[in-house]
Amino acid sequence: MEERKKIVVICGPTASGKTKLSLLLAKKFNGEIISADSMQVYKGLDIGTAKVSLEEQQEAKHHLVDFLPPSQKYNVEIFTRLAAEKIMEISSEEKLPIIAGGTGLYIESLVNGITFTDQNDTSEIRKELAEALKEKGGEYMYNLLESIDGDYAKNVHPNNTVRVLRALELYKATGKTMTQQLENSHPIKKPYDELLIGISYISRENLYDNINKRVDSMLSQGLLKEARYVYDNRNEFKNSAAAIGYKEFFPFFEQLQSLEACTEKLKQSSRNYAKRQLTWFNRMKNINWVYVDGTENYIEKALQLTENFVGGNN
RNA sequence: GGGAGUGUUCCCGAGCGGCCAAUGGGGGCAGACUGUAAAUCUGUUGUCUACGACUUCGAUGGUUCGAAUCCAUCCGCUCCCA
Repeated sequence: MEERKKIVVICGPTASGKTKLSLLLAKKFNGEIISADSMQVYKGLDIGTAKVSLEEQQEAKHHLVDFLPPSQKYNVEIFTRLAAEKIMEISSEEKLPIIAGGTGLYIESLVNGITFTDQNDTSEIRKELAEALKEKGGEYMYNLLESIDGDYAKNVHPNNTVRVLRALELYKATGKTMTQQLENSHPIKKPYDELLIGISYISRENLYDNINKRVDSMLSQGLLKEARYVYDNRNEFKNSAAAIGYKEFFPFFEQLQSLEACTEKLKQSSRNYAKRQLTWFNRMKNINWVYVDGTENYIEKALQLTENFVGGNN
């Protein structure tokens, strides 16, 4: 009987210090890092996504970072599949897989071993549904969902057309309702023996402060040039053009708003995003929270947690 | 110095005698989330010993049964003429 692989997961809001901590743990515990981030996968999008630098990548091996052209799709299904492979590889080399990232959906799906229903390319269906929405309105689409999957409809707000359409898309593409997907996606036994470490802040204000400062520093590193690149290719870069850090500058490129106004907007979006991430991670149980308080205590605590975890049985 | 305008709850901004603790947006806070997730969406937001009470709409004083809404004076800001 195969024993479950040990993995360490570092999660937390943007600008909380996940990269720094993951590098440290990787060095101390002979680990390799798997990024659980939906945007850092794209080549050429370095500054805005706060991707690990090449120097930092010298300190520890990184996976699922900087390997896709920005025009390519990336999603939970791809992530969980690739990440699971990487975990196997790393473990087989007697190394510790460290998952680090801020995309809650990706992390939770990976850790719980969620399986996604096979589906072919759904872009046509998605297009049709989008058109139907435009023509018949949100209420109509919501009623449609109610008729095929009332249970799921109850849990989705009618205004949330993205979720309504996806549920319809799943049904059209696979014949399965979202309710069925939700029921059948969990494995009998959880796939990993995991240690979840969440980075949070004693003071929300300090986190927001960090975010603001990081935006300024990104700008001085050349964020604008990168944003321009994304702007010029926005029709190709479907996913990445929606990333925080780029789309906020579009009004500037279109001469509709000042650079200052766009910069403020970016800081704002980043703060809002951080809050959403915290909401997600707060809901996940079993996260061991370490709190940044201006000292190095949180690092100590994270090291200790990991020490106990890897040192434990086996 | 003369003329026109303006001052609203954390911010912007409606309201122009009672239906106003005061539309809306932003922010804050809280929440949802199974193939777009750095996306998408929801709730809440004066105070309290809360189905009621209390204090708010630059300040003070009036008119009125009743004012954020009308009048007077004052203070601040904006614009125009000097």
